[in-house]
Amino acid sequence: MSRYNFRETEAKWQTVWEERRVFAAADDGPQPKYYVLEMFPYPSGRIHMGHVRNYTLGDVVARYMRARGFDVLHPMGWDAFGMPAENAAIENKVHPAKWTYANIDHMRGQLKSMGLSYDWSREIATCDPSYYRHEQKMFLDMLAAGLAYRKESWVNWDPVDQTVLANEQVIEGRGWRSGALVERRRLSQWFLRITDFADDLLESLALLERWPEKVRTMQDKWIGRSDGARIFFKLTNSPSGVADSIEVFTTRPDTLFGAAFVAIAVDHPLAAALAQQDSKLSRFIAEAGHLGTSEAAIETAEKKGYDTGLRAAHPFIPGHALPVYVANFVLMEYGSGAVFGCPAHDQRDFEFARKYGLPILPVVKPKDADVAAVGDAAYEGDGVLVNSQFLDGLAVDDAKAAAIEKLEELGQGRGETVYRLRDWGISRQRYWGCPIPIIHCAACGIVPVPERELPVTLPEDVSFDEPGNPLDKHPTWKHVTCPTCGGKAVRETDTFDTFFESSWYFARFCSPQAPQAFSQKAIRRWMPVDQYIGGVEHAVLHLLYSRFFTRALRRCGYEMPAEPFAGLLTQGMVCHETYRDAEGRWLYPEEVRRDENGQMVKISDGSPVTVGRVEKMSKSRKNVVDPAAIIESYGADTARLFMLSDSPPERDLEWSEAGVEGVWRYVNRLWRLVTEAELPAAGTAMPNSLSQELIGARRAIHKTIKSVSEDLEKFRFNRAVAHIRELTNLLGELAERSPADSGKAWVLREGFETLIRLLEPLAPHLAEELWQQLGHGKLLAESDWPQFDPDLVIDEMVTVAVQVNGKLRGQIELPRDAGREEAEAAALALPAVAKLADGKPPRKVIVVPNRIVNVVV
RNA sequence: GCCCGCUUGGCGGAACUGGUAGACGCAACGGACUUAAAAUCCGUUGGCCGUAAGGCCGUCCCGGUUCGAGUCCGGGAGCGGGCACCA
Repeated sequence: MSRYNFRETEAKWQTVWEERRVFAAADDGPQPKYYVLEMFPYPSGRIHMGHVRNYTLGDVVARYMRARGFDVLHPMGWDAFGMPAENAAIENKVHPAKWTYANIDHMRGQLKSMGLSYDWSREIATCDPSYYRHEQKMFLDMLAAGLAYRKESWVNWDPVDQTVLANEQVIEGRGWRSGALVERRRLSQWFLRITDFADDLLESLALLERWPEKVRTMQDKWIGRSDGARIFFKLTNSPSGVADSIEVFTTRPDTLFGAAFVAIAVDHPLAAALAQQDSKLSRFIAEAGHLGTSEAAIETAEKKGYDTGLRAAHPFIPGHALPVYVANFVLMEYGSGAVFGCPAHDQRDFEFARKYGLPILPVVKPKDADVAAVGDAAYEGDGVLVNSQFLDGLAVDDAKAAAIEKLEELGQGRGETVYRLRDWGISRQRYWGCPIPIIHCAACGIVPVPERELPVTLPEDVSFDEPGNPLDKHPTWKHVTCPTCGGKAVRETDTFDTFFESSWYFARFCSPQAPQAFSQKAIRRWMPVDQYIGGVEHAVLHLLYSRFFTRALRRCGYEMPAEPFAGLLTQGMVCHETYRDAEGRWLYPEEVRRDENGQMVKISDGSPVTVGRVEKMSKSRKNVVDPAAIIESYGADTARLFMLSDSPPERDLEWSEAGVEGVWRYVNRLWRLVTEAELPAAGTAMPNSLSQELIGARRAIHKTIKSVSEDLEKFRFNRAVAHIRELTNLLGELAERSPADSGKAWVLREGFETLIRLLEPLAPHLAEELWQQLGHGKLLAESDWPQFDPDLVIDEMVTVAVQVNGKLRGQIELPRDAGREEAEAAALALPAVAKLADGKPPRKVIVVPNRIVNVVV
């Protein structure tokens, strides 16, 4: 019995595809374009199962669309700047560039062993000066356009990676990469004005119809738009040298008549000014500052305020003034760093008022209540305004508008919208990143590096012996002359956040060798990405930054579409069981086995092993399976098919050795079926008459074309695999069981050819090999997708279910589209139906053509 | 706390816009081939009752709409994810 030799076959076809440049994207091709892209990898050293899943999904789409007649762009590259290279430099005394390029070489080989249909001629590495020089130019353009700026501010400092992090990179108070608790530091940093596009980024989410709802919601929440009002409260008794008013942001201007106090953040400038003359206040501020930023600390922190003694005049009630507190729950970073409190209609203000004995005046009456009353909680819902002079009787929304109108009329405030989103801090105190092309001159200030001097490249002779930024400590690199005045000056030693590189790489792929960042023609040809595929973890990182970048670049005059990614598929994680030994140490899957009694034991000494939850594969838990080992022992096609067959792409996938074995058995079964079948020569005409069985088989073949096409169209790859296997089962049975004749042989050829053609996007090497075995000269990868015969996907006879009172009681065979009377008569004739009807005529008969007859008795 | 999603056999999952629940696969069990094993092939496999024909129950729970509900509506539980002193 012959076995499929994947080792030879896969290598063979990979070479053929490469030599014939089958997957080169046609810049000037005649067909409509289709750009499919997977999130490019960080070159950490070797690919993991997450990569295998991601790139398999993308490859299926790319191969399918190519077969469907599109000119496909399917590129691959390397997100090559980043911390691990520096860590490797520190640990192994190897230069980050050398380490990175060695990893790229190794991983490229691994990707090629998967048979992915990339146009490798477009490969890019972001750490290459020929790549990053363009983003230095972009940065200078953004600077000129006012989209990049420098400011001193509180930043998130990662003490382990010794660098600053953007807000998006802080997950639950910890660095997204290091996991270290983030500290606050005040530093001068470069920012990109992403907030300038907040509204557009938010509103355009509605247009991204082919994005998962989940990701859109996450971005929506992250941008966090709030509509409300800015209100100026005049201070009636502010000491000299201190501001005489406070600006407050609120989403509830309607509740202004219920205001009981004004509160400012502990780091509000006014609080700092007051603290100069008030030692108790400065102590209060110091204590509040100690409060951690961690979730738990915030959760348990008591709402505390300090009455400054200042009084703020109510904008609508002459002579009425509110106490001004410094409060630990007011955030300087949000709104204006100051709020007014309306205890009756905000739970936090309610608690604060109770604690400090402040009045609680209800101003919103719930619709179904007789009077507005103070209960034991704030009422935050809709209703009608009361106790509010000119607002009385208005609904909340109308009252908001009326209050804003009045504020504007009085010059006491104005309508305003604020966002949670903050500008993107892009400075990183690291070596292995793109240098920020700026020179600091004592005389001229901040001076952009002149364009003719780009790229600013990294020095190679750097030392990682001490902590901190090697660029800053380099003896000569940063010392330059000022391009403006010629005096002594220093380079910016910070580098860009590595999300900078990944914010435009998809556009570079369109013309990777262009002397400028992108050729206009190439952008028009290929952008936007039609289908983007990657992990959901980038929902508010990379995916938001990239959307911002296309907008910023457009404003700077670059050719760029409105949105970078028209379609998005977020794939689930690859998971595996976890194992621990008796001491609680994690074990690799290959260190354990199931013994004769079905118990999991350690292979080395037979000691018992605890099987833990199925979790995302991670090095720390050792529940990882190395794709290289799988490809080595089963081949790429088996790994690919398994990845596709068990779960829908957006759901998590549990890696199972048994499942892989099952796919491997399938691969061999198909191999044998096709290679052992006796088939007529390719192109033989269909015999004049076929038996009913063979016509049935042909129907199944053409139905499979239809359903697999639909499945691939909708990314239901697991169903596509199921349909392919179903047809395999049918053809296998036909081959073995029915008598041999020329008709059968012909149908088998049609069946196998179809099967192989449908399988190609999923398992390309096996399909290509079998295609050749069937006598085809033309490559399958260059062949068209099959068409189904419309007559064959419609059955002549249909099975109709017969129900009595909605319960299934039998089935009848009817000609397709049989009339109501015929269906009804056939159903009533069933003994089971007659029995239940008990001789009486049915009260009602519902006939759903070709589906069901329901007899109601 | 707020928002979103999910819940179907032992397991992963099918079921088009309300119309025969459990496709396809994994695991398990039985059998064939074999000296034996591997490989391969055939069969069984939601639960309960029954020798059988067949019947009853069954898509997280409770209720509703409907001739008919895994699918729609109301309420609840569990799990997962996002955000979180956001004014």
